Amino acid sequence: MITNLKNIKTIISSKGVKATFQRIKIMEYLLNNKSHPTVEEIFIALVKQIPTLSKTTIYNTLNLFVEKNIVKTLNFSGVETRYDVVAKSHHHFICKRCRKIYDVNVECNFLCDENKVVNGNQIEEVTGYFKGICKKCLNNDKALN
Amino acid sequence: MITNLKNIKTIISSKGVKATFQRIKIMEYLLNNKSHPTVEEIFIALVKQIPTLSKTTIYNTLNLFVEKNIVKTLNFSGVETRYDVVAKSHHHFICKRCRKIYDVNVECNFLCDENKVVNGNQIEEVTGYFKGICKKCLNNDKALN
DNA sequence: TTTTAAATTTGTAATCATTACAAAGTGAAA
DNA sequence: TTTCACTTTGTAATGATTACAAATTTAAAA
Ligand SMILES: [Mn+2]
Ligand SMILES: [Mn+2]
Ligand SMILES: [Zn+2]
Ligand SMILES: [Zn+2]
Repeated sequence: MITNLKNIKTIISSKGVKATFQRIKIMEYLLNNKSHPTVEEIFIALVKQIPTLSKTTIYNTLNLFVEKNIVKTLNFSGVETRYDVVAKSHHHFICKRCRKIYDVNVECNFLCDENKVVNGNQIEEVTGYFKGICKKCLNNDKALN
Repeated sequence: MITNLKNIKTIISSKGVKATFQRIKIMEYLLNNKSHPTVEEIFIALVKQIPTLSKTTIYNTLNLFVEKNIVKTLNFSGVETRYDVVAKSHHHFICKRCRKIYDVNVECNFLCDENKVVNGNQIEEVTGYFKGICKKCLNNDKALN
């Protein structure tokens, strides 16, 4: 996926959102940092380039993107919300040790329940939250033995 | 499942937690109200019986229960945390209209990844979050047509 | 039973993510 | 240029959760 200016503008404006400078920069950050960043992380990164940037703008923009189905939110622990550009449906793994969040691309058969009716309830969206210890932390454990 | 006093005490103390009056009442509430209540809801219900009850005690108790693996938390939207007594592994459906949370008991094959290693990451716990419109709200829609 | 120490509960203050709101800025149409 | 809608910004407010210390309860020791 090439995240050049033209593509970013297209992603934003195709959903009927005006591609302003701040919105482009926020989307660019999300596309280049698939680490499911928080508002704080996005702010710290972008305020270096845009010293006048307001954190409120990031909240406004992300809320707008969510509303327009351009990004999705992740809520792991009840602390900061994390953001993910809408893409191929996938799930998430959080490491209990280092708190890093990884994409999980294993096929889950409940995915096929999206847009279906189960128990009379119409399902529009399914997200799997996996918790455990990540590869890197497991290896660190081994190194200590 | 019979939620008499003896059973409640057993649930709590079998995990090495002292079964105090407040803890018993909180656990009793969770067992009798499988609606995934918030701290606020638990407080409003219990303060009628226990006028001296502090909201901090509910936070303390639930955090302890989570730590001891007696209850699990649900974080749907980044607002209030919701609580669920640990039981047979199941998933959750939230209605975008009425915000009610339902248990989802359909078998999901990613469930079998619990306690397995996927992509080098050790998975200990999996929760599925389903979003959509619930049966009741769908029926309300029909009634309006 | 009294004494004592540890655990628990409580109330209040602090923290922190997020939202509300109004003022200032921007840009395009009239 | 004037106007108007939209966007951005800064600050104040909100609300869930935690920190902390005082008060209370519990259980063991004497
Ligand atoms: Mn992702
Ligand atoms: Mn449940
Ligand atoms: Zn890790
Ligand atoms: Zn509903």
